[in-house]
Amino acid sequence: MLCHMNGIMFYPLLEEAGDFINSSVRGKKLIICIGLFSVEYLGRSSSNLGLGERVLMVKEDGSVLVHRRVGYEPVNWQPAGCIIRCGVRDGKLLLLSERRRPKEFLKVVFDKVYLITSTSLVDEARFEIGPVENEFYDLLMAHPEYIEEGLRIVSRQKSMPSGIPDFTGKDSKGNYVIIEVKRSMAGVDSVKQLDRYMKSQRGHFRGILCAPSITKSALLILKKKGYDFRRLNLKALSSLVAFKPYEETLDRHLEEGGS
Amino acid sequence: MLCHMNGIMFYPLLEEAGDFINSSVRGKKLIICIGLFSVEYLGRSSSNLGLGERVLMVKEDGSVLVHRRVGYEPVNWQPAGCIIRCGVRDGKLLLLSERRRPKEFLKVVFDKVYLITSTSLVDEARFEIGPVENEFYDLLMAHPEYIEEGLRIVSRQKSMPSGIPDFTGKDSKGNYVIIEVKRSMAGVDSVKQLDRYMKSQRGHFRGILCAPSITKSALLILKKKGYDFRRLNLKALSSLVAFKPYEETLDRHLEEGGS
DNA sequence: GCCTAGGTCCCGTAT
DNA sequence: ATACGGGGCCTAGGC
Repeated sequence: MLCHMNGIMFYPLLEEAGDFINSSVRGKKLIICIGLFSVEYLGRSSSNLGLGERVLMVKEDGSVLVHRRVGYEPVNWQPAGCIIRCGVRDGKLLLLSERRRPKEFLKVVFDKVYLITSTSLVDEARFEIGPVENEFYDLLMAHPEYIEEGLRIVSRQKSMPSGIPDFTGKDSKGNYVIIEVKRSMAGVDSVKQLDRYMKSQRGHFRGILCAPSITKSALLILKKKGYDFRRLNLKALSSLVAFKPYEETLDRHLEEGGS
Repeated sequence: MLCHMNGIMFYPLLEEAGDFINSSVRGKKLIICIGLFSVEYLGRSSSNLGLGERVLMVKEDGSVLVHRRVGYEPVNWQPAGCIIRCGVRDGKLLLLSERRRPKEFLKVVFDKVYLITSTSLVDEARFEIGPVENEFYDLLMAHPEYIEEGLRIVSRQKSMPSGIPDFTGKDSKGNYVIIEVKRSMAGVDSVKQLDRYMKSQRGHFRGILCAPSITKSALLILKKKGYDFRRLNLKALSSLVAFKPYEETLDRHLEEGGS
């Protein structure tokens, strides 16, 4: 019907909506449903929500969200991994979501379905936290204290794997240092990379691996080789990013009165 | 168009979608939009999400949710109280959500809008939640038989970790007992807590850990230390309050194994 | 306004 | 499997 859409129905009969949901669940689609329904929850706690108009979202991984008119948080939910069952009973459309451990149940009872749609979303993008690539190294270049207090950057390698370390520098005691930076958790491979750089150098160098976190095994090898781990505070680093571009975009819109 | 619906559009031009969003925001409607877009966030932290098909929800209180194919949690969001601005810029539809305190920005950049709908949800129902914290202990205080038949409560500790057990009491045989209560599955930490209370007492006391369930390892340690586990029947306990979440419908449905 | 505690927290990693 | 810590946690209540 629509590109990437499985379909959409307006004011379906409850039987139709039930079939639609069941086939969408089987087809691993994301379901969005606006309707008049009540909700019961039973598990670690229990809750009851009377009849009202809300939005129900069911994802392909079995997660369920019930959203009311307002509020960031869903009023009722079920995390991923639940089993969804759906069907008409006593003139109402029932959707039951069961979680195995801990044992929890979410029951949605529809009086009316206004709109229901299911889609297969294509979304391969990686979610990156912290400043983006370029910005990231620029920030560290400008603020080496986020790697280590008293550090001065001497050289920087822009492009990727080339046998040249991300940074070289001089620490507060005058030692030359080779720095390997990771934007996410460092593993054994990160240590190996640093180690390659270190071995390709002559003279005395300190080796620093700088990342938001590090696996136990990687830290073990790192220590054994006599290198240092420096924890990188992504959140603090993010705070260095200027708000300006955002504010400008917003301002421009305001001046021009929206679209 | 639809009952309670402000409208719906399929494959609108970005300009049309922008106008639609702006009028919906002004009209305090809930907006759901399925499209191809990227997301940037900047504030307490920062994040970047490349192009992909997702669901955007904007509520009348200014809360914003971006949901991907899977996962209970929104990949990006903005809590209630944000200012929404929207318009076309450089051939893309931009939606900016600004939070004042803390200063945070969420930027959604649409390449395509597949479906957009806005609705005024009528929902006056009260959300009732089952026994929570205080209420829970109130119930047990009033009905110690749900911990153990013949038990009488002697003392109760309201506030949290203080070296004082949840309850002390006297059992049907006249033994003094120390009772640690958990609302959800008890773990090793629960046993440790009970153990601390027991060791800080002089004289002969029975130790009782009372919870809906207990982990294998915790039960092992508990037994080894000579304490008792008492299964707490949440269902029965809940039936004591005005709101009865464990009513027939859900149970019946479960017994019958769904539709 | 700031701070604290609770949550059906959820979600990851380590054990 | 369970235990533990972090989160842009969010939210409500206290001061």
